[in-house]
Amino acid sequence: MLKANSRVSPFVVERLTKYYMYLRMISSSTTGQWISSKEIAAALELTSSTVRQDISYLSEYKGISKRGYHINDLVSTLEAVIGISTPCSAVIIGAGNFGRALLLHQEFRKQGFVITSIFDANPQLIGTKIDDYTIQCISELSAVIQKQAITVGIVAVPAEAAQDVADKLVTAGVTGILNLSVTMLHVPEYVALVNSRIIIDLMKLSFQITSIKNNGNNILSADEGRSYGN
Amino acid sequence: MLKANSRVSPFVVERLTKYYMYLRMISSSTTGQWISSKEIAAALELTSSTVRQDISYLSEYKGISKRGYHINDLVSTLEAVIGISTPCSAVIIGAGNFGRALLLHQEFRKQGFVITSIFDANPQLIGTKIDDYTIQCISELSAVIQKQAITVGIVAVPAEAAQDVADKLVTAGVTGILNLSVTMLHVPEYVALVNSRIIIDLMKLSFQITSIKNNGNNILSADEGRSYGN
DNA sequence: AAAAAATTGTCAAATTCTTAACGTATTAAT
DNA sequence: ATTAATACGTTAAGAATTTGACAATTTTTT
Repeated sequence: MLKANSRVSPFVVERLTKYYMYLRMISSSTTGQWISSKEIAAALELTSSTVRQDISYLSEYKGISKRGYHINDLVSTLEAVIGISTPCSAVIIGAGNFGRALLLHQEFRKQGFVITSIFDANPQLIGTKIDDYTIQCISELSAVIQKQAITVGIVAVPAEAAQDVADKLVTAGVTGILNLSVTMLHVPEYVALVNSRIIIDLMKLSFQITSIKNNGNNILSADEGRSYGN
Repeated sequence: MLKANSRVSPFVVERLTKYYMYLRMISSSTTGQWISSKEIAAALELTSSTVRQDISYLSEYKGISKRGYHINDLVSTLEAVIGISTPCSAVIIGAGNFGRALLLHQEFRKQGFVITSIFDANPQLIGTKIDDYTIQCISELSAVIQKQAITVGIVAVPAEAAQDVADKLVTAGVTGILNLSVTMLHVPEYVALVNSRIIIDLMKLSFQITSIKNNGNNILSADEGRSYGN
């Protein structure tokens, strides 16, 4: 999949997922079979050099001189590397507005994430339904994870409860956690953790707006598609 | 606010917002008035050196030897730098599950973001209510932004429509955009843009899980609180 | 068939980010 | 009052990431 004994930096991973999203998007609108590093770079505001080097981490895939990369082949390779091809079962903990929204988010299914259950601690919510899902009590979390071999837990509870939920998830045996709470979660090395916190993002936005207002220009290098040399 | 002619990297901004969140959290539970760079570092999985250097960007604030940083003062300084102190008016475009969830998300208000309206293009939704908000037609977006001097647009529409919405927002005069759609948005330099895409995060998670499965260990350096030298 | 053009993969230089180290300052202890 | 301990701010070294450059390769053109 990936080149042997290569440690991939989170930057590369982030960009590889973006290449995947972008390629999937353009592959539906038939613009042709091939794409060059230059074109990808232009679309995602990167340098072609970065794109080529990132793709070179994929040992199985090679581009072709003078043509570029075969879009569908590259998509398949990325799918395998990212692990999208094998559907992934997940549960949501926290049936607040956020948890509910995620539960109903169509994009999850499209990306191969199957959400099987939603849990909450509030007795008043337990037993009520959201769409086809019945909100379950958090005390059943471990049992459900083990019985159904759930691999991912999506933590959408208030900050105070988040670490406790994460501990339960780890003990029950999930291999990955998506943290949506405004806390730092501590998990063992062998569990994948991604923090996705919209509040932090809002603050970053606020910061940028403030600095644009004060300085007349954006004090930051661009948030994404960072290019250092200019 | 910030040291003169200092260009702050996005890494620093990200961490400053985390310091803010963390300090606000601990300031409620009264553990004392002071905190050291070492303590902050331990909580957020960083080195104390990084913490000190980040805080040194704040020209107005100085720590005190042998004590550390005064929690409340540091919070106030960060608040001013990030721009939290001046409440910020925002609109949400897209009344799907995601847009609705954000509209009802309490944390937004706590952080000083006031959401005034929600828009959608679907005629069936227009006029219906969510909580106290009536979903408005996207054709009124510009007028509302200008009349109410809205500064932030939160884009929660499908990928196809996202750039179009962003263009409308820019023309109408917002100074910042939070992009929740799965697209790369292009905006002028003078508009702040932060991408917050849960689907990308899910993919990163999937990638990590896959690499842990294949390699027996996490092929990635940690997602956050990255420490290079080990 | 040869020359020109385009594009990849790779290496190393340039750039940026992180961290250790150290001088300085403040508090506490003897 | 002196010494010890703690913790900041800053500098520079070390580590990681990005990017430019170029050889190699394939396609297109003459």
